[in-house]
Amino acid sequence: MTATKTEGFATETLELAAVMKALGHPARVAIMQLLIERQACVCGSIVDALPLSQATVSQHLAALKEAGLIQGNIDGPKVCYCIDQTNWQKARDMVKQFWDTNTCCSSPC
Amino acid sequence: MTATKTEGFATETLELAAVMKALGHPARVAIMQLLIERQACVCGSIVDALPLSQATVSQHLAALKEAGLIQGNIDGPKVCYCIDQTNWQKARDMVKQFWDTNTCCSSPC
DNA sequence: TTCCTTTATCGTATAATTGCGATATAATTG
DNA sequence: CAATTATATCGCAATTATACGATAAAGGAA
Repeated sequence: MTATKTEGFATETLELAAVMKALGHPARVAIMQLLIERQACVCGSIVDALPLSQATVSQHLAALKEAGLIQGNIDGPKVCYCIDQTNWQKARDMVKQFWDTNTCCSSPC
Repeated sequence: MTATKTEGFATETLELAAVMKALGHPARVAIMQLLIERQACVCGSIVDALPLSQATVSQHLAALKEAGLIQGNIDGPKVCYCIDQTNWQKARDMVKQFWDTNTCCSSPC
């Protein structure tokens, strides 16, 4: 111990948790909001938009890339980031199903 | 340092990240899935359904409660948990807006 | 080539998370 | 009251996350 235990959980559960975890930090949410708004964005502009150092932003970008939510394309000395549409829609579907499978309305306890 | 920096982020960003973080663990996703399916559930049943110890499950329940996503009602010696409908719908709306404000379709990088 | 710009990675310090046994707390039962 | 059941909390160890300065790597410009 003590890393997160994964045995005994459904694949669907693990995948959803992984997406949520990747988005469970203000910097990473802000990066996604920026990429949604601007479609694509060079790393330096992302750094400028966040209240964190270049090194820290680079780490968060790596985390989002590792989770498959964004892509980075090298453009000369710069790197242009954008949303990975395929995985982003996949995540959207998972999240949608999670919230829409609804208990609906009553608070039974 | 080094706790998460919160200054310089929009309230909306912080709130969304907080929800995502609360759901960023397989056990907590599994608990929510269980509560969605069964409407309400006694703590002991949740413990039985997860591959974790009673102490650990209790911690995860406390985290979800702290995030406002669930409520616990004392029922004799037992505690009955259910989803906090108000905050759950609020979270749903935030998430919906996040994913639906869409870049749509093209991968520009 | 040398210098500058841009980004990633390294090293490190600190904090938070995860997990569980042990124990405390509270209600119920006999 | 004593014993049992059900949860929460404590204490601890191990792991992971966060943040940033310093440095490396890679490309473009002079």
